[in-house]
Parts: sequence; C-alpha cells; structure tokens
Amino acid sequence: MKLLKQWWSTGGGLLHLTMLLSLAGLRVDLDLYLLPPPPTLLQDELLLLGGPTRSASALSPFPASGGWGRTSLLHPKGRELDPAASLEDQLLREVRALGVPFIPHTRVDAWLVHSVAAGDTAGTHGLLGAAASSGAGVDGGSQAAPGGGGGPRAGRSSPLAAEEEEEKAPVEPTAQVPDAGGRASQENQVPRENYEGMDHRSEEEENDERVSGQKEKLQQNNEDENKVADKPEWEAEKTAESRNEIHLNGTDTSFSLEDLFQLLSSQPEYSLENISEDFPPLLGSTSNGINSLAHYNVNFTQAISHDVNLHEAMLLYPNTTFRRDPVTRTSQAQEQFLQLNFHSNPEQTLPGTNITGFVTPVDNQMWNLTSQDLLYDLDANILDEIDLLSLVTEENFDPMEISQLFEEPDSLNSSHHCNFSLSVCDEEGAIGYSSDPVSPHYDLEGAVGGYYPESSKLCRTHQRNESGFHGDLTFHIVHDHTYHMKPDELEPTSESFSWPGKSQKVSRYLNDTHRNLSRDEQRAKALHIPFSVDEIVRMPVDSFNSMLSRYYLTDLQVSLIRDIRRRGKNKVAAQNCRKRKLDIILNLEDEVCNLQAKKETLKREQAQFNKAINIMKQKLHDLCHDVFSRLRDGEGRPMDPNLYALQCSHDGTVLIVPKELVTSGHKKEGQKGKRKK
DNA sequence: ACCAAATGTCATCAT
DNA sequence: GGATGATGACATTTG
Repeated sequence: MKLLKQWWSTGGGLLHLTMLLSLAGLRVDLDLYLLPPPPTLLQDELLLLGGPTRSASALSPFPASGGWGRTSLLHPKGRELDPAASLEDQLLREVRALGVPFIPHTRVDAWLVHSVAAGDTAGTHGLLGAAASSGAGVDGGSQAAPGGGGGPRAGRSSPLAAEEEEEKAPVEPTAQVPDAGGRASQENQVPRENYEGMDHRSEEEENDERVSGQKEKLQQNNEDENKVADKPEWEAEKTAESRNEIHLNGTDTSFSLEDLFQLLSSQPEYSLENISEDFPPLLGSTSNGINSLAHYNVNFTQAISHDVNLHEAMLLYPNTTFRRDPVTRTSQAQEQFLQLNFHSNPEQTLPGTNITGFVTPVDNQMWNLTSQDLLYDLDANILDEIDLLSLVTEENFDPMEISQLFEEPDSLNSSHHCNFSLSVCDEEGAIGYSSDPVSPHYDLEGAVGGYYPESSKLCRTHQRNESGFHGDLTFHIVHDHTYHMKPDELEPTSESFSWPGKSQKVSRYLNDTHRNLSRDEQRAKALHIPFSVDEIVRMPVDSFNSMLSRYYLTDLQVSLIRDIRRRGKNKVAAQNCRKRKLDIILNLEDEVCNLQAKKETLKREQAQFNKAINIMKQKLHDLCHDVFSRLRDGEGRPMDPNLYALQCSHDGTVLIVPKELVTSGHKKEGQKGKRKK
C-alpha cells in the first residue's frame, strides 16, 4: 500500500485515482490520504523516517509539512523501500507481508475501514503508511507487517502498549514474504494461519470498541446493510436505493486491496500482466493464478479493468465450477466474465445484462451474510440481483436447501466470516490466486450449504494439475468460510465434510432437507427457481409481480412459481379452514355440553316444583277434610266432603258448594274461555 | 399391510 | 377480471 502511495506520490497517482474514483465509482475517501500526521510527530522525525532521498514536496502532491505522501514512503519497520526493486515488486511484497493478499476483500475492507475511521494511523499502515503516528506507527507497522493481516491490531499508541498486547495475544505465525517462485508449500500456510488462526470476529469487535465513537457514519451504513440483509428481498428493495445513494455520495471510506489492483490494472505499466510476469512468487501461490494468466495469455487485465472488483468477480466462481460441460463452462464463463461491467448502478445488473449463470445460492446467501459484518461498501442489492438472476440458469443448486439452511441461526453464525480466493480453473487443471492457497476445495466444502462433491472434485483435480494446465481459462472466486476454523477441524475431502460444532447438525439437516423436500420444493429445484418456496408464497403480490417481471424466467418457471404460490396459499388456507372448522366443532361440542347441563338443571327444577305442588295438594286435601269434619247441615248431620267442596270468593268468604255445581261451573268457565279465545 | 388422522391438492364459489 | 380466501371432495402422507 505504501507503494501505491509511492506510485501515487510520484505523479500519476492522484489524478489517475481521482479519475478512477469518479468514473468507476470507487468509494475512496481522499481525505484518508490527506490526513496530516499527528502533531506529536515532529518534522525531524518525519524527515528521518522519510529518509533524505525522498522529497515529499517535490514528489508528493501532499503538503510538504509532513503529509501522508511523505510518510507513506516508509516501510512499516522504518526502512526505506528498496529503490533497486521495482515498484510492483515492492508493492506486492508489501501486500503479501500484510497477509491480506488482496483477495479477501471483505476482510481488508473491514479492518481498513475500522482503522481509518478510528484515525488509527498505525492501524492503517497497510494502506497509508505506518510511520506517521508519533513513532507508534512505525512500531505498529513493524509488528503488523510480519504478522500479516494484523491491520486492526497494528494500531497501537505506543511500543510498550504494543508489547503488552503482543504478550496477551498469541504470536501469530510470521508471514513469509515470498521472494521466489515455487514456494507454494510455504505460502500455503501463511494466509491460512493469518486468517484462520485468529478470531477475526473478536478482532473486529475489539476494533469496533476502539473506534466506535469515531465511525458512527460507517456503523450507520453497516446497519443499513444489516437491515437489508436481514430482510427478505422484497423488503430489502426498499432500502437498496438509499444505500446506493450513500455510496454514490462518497461517504464510504473503505478502500480495499482489490481497488488497488483495479488502479494498478488501469495503469498500463502496472497491469497485472506485467506484475505477474515480474513477480511470480507473489502471485504464484497454490496455483500461480495471475502469474499463470500472463503466461497463458489470459487477458486478466482486461477483465480487471472492467471495474470488476473482487466482490463481483467472485460471482463467476460457481459458473465455472459447477457446469457440467467443461467446454461451455470455460468459454461461456470467460466470455461472460469479460462482458461484465459492474458498477454501483444496480440498473446495470438487472436482467438483460449478459451475466447469467454465475452464482449459486451459496454465494447469494453468503453475500447477504457478509454484508452484515464486513462489507461496508458493498451494494448487496446489486449482488442479490446478480445472484438471483444467475440462479435462473444455474444447473446445480438447491435453493431450498440453501435458503432453509440459512434460516437456521446457527448457520448464520457459522458464516459470519468468509474468506475469498480467486482461482483460475479449466476443466483439467486449475491455477488460482488464493488467499487460502492451502486447499481451494476447502472453500467449497466450508461454504454454507455448499456441499458440492462435484465441485470439490474439480478443485482437487485442479490442485493436482496446477503445473500442467492449458486451454481456456476462466476465473472464479472461491469462498472460504472456513478460515475461522482450526486447521484440524477441516476435512480435506468432501466426503468427510465437517463443520466445527455444527457439522453433524448441518449434515443431518442437509440429509433431511434432501429427503424431506416437498414436491413444490423439488419442482422448484428441478426448474432452478431462484427463490425459495416460502418466499414465493409469502411475498406480497406487488413484490411477487415485480419479481416475475424483473427476472428472466421461462414460461415454465413462471407457471411453476405461480402454481407454487397458489398451492402454498391454498395450503395455508386449508390449514386455516380446518383449524377454523375444528374450532367450530369444538365450540359446538361445548355448546352441546352446556345445553345438556342446562337441561339437567331444568329437569331437576321441574321435579322439585312437582314435588312442591304435590305437597300443596296434599295439604289442601287434608285441610278440606278437617273443615268438612267440623261442618253440619241443617239437620245436624256431618257433611260429606265427597259431595261438597269449599269455594273461596274474592271477598274472602268461603262457600260450601255441591261438587256438581263446581264441576259444571268449571265447564261453563272453560267454555267461556274457549269462546273468548 | 392396514387404518385413521393429518395434510396436501384441486375445483369451485364468494369477496 | 384477477387475487385471495373459504370450503368440500379427493389424494397423499404420516404415525
């Protein structure tokens, strides 16, 4: 990075970079490079650090009072850059020494952003030069540079603090700067140790704590990313536009190594072809990717100069790896790759562009995930669209499996970190530039939901034949989601794919999903529907229609999607209907029980009333007998109660009436009542 | 293998 | 007129 500064300081840098920024939409905050050194850094120190051979005022566009242009000329250890070595060589050595060999874009972005946002000049030594932070920058740089990939940790306030921190944290294996070709075995270990041997998430969190008060804007952007990533696509669409605006407004301060290479590749004299030719060791990791590109006349520069950053370039990977037809795979992929012209404008990535068949759901989902944690300047919406579009024509993928897998929180947590590597593969052998040169197939096997024996087989083949490939070349980026694993947790073969802590669960889950795919899911899988059944069913009608119109789908796919939606909704409706029917039945049963209970109560009341009536009748009968036993007629004889009856009048008088008259009178009253009715 | 319950699907109608 | 919900009838799956 300091070499970038050198190149920049020596003339063509600033103007060219500015043009690139404006044209390519790279989101680099120029203020980063114009930051003055801390006031504690004396001018003499600057001069000392900068060395007498450099004249910042003459060479650098920055203020002569000690800007980054001067200090950036220093090696992190304070030594001057080797004037005999070519600029590219030193640049690549620097990049290599950082242990972040420009491939793991998100990681670089992450810690660069953190460091820059924190004003942690030492922490940004990899980008801005280490010597500009009151002496600490030198120390920080000297510690970080050999450690490789230690960007966030490099920012220390003093050498003492640096030593203390170094004591606390295990010393990471030193990244060896490759200086000769054929050192793949040595290099194979370095990046993995640098990236996988440390807890990057904890590092990021520590860094977040340090810089939390100074990167609110970045956090806000990141939060926006997270919100979008957490939401379904139709919800994320709402925020994509605003996110694009943020990027276009240049508020993002990230500057990744991929951007560096875009810059270099845009300079004819610094094209990757030239670089790779001049410096095979650096690019000649596992598969000597870019170096081999030059030897085999692959126009890598052309591809890079199309502003295809590594984020986007990664989208090529599945296409090249998973296609069954090797001929079409390589030719189509290369053609499509060269036709890529991604920018921050999402419209250019909408259907209609010739970018189909690049991405698997693994990539798609992983992008959503990584954007939450690492990608500060990535327009996830673009990637989503690209991914979804590409899925339409992808042959070997399992959308439901992936989507379901990613719905599991564990799986999400497992994939918060991802590593990336760029590989160049053909059907027989592979070359690749990888940040994880140890084993490219790890990337596949470690990918969430990305268990693809076929692809793993491919990559193993590539690794074996790295010295003897020929023919057409295609690029792909291999996602490495395993760098957070310990090396012993990694299984080298796809057959024994494992996931630390979750391997059994995931494996079982994958098996279950294979076995338990619903018919619609199987149909969707068969037709490569780039959406999950759940999405299709639950999506609002507006989003659903817009989705159908946005993506190129065959009539069969559209028909299937509509059927899936109809069946899915009807399924829910049937469930609701049955539930409702069951509720009605239960309510009716309750009502029956209540009515039965009420009936019993009424019966009991009736029995009680009848009993009371009988008692009253009996009392009346006894009373009548008692009265008649005391009554005498005119001749002094007792009156027969069978012949006479007592009748109470309205005025309270009691009359003794013969029963014949009583019964006849009752009949007459009854007849009168009938007449009235 | 059989059965009953649960669930999915289709057709149809209503909103 | 299309989308959606409700529901009966039938098919399929599950335990």
